[in-house]
Amino acid sequence: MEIVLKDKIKEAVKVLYNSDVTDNLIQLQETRKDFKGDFTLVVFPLLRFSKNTPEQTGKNIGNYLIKYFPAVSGFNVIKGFLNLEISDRWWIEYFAEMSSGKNLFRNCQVANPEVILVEYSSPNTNKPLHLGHIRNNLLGYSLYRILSACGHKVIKTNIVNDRGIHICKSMLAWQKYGDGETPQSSGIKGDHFVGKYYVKFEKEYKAQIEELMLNGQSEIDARNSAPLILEAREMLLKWESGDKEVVDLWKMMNSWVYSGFDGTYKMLGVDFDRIYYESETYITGKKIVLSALKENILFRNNDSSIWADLSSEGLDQKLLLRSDGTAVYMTQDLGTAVARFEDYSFNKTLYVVGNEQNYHFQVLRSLMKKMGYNWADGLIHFSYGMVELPEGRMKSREGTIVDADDLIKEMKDTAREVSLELGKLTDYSEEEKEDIFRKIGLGALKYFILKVDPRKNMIFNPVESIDFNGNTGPFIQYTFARIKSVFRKADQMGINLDPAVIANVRPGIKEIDLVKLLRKFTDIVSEAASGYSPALIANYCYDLSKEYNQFYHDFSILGEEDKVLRNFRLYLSKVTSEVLFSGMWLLGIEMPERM
RNA sequence: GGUUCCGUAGCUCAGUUGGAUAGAGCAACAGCCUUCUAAGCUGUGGGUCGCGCGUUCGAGUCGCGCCGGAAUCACCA
Repeated sequence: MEIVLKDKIKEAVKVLYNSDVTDNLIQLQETRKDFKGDFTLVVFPLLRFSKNTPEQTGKNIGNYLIKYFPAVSGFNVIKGFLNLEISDRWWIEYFAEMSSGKNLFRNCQVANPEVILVEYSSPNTNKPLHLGHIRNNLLGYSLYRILSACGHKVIKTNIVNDRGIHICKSMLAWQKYGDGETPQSSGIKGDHFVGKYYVKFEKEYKAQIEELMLNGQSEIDARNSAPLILEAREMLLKWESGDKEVVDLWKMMNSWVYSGFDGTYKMLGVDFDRIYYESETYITGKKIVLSALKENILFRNNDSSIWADLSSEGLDQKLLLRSDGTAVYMTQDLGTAVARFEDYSFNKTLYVVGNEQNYHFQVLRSLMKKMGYNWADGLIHFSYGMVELPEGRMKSREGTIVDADDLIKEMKDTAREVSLELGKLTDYSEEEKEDIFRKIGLGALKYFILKVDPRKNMIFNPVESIDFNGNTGPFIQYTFARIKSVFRKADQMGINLDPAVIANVRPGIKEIDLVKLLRKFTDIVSEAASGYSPALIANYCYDLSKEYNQFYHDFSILGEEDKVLRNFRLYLSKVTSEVLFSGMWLLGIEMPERM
């Protein structure tokens, strides 16, 4: 509609003022609620062509449109704003189209689909997932859905940091203190099990440091000479040299962790098409660095470590291989990027990684371009903010880490409590109820996180916990469940939707508000895709739910005597439920039919 | 100190490419369940959009300078 209207306005300016105007001067927007009309033209930019007052210019354009464009049924001018009214007939036709189509995303398709890799999650294998990872996973998965919905070919990928000294710490502690205990024998989830030994290591290590310091060593010396850290380093060297015993242990403990992660991923409803392991990509990375060294893109220091000089790009020098020849984080990421490009020849890779690594990705891109990988322009750091507690960052030392599994369980429990307190779902089986509680609990968690602008740091208050009232996931789910209930009832009463009746109705103004909002869905999805912003969709779903709830209270739907009007309202309900379902689907949030 | 990001109601957050009187929720108070699900709806109170200058018909939005906060600047990942 906007596009046609814009063209007509351009035509009007051409005829009335004999001027060709560019698109950006035709500023068309939705009319604010307090004014009469559907679309508003801002006439200020056009004054230089009309050489007239804003009011008169608006009037002239309005009159022209009424005369030559039947969809416009009326207009009014307030200051420099021309409010145009679109005829009921046009609304109705649009609306019928919307309710008839199965695929609500068909109008969001991009002109040039791309191959996009979304890298997200990226866990270390020595600790269970926490709240920060939840934000990461939800954002990554939602980006996948949004971009796919708009026609891109999206590959979900995960890079597992399965290599390094931190893994060796857990391994060593298990060897020393584990006493043959396994996740199976202890009944502890694998990732938590391994994490337990990582904590054990840190505790014993700390005790050794303190003892050494009592004997007069400086803290730095004590850190580097404690027996445990020496053993861990030795283990890492053994691992790198392929020592069978160490590698087998490493494989076993990693497999425990992976089975634990799988459980968490499954609860969150996320998955991956392709998993990369740093234990593999660091080798590729090393090769790349060595060949770039030969081409004199990099330089070797006196101690034989290898560096990149990025000072001409406004960045620092960056280490790429240690003096002992081992790889660092950047080396691995180089290798991973190249391996992925060979696998998929992507247009873009979206790295869903916290904003603490902004510098790292700046360096990665500059470095790769310096090395001649032109496609490195497509490496995009989707930088999201930290999840903080009211008193600041989560700190493992202070035990303020919010564990992912604990939080998910808590959300489910709260959903159960709230539901039982309200006396709902009494006629459902235990199994069905649990499934609904899961959907609601996770809906609350996911929405809570996704509604916030990804770039911003956000605050999570574990004491107040996540609400189920107001601007929340359950509110949107509730709206959906209620619409479903209306249709169940309609079915019992033998009321069916009749598309033929639609065309005869003159909708009331309140209902038009709902239609306007529904109409925006396509634009919102497109905008969310181009701006990588799930939050846009989340907030839209809330606005729509709120609007529908008002509608629900203001009007009788099934009780309406006028069959035509009833049919129309049922239609509005139908489309609302479909839009809500699709919108929340893009966020990875499930919708219960009842709650 | 350099770089990047953030500052909107008591709290948590929205606010389209600059547009009309800056919006929700939570918290507080007052109403609404014989009526399609009250996880809801209606109303009241709450703001120098961190501060200042600039750009223009118009700035929460763009530019510059301050103030405040965060992240980062490792032979950690």
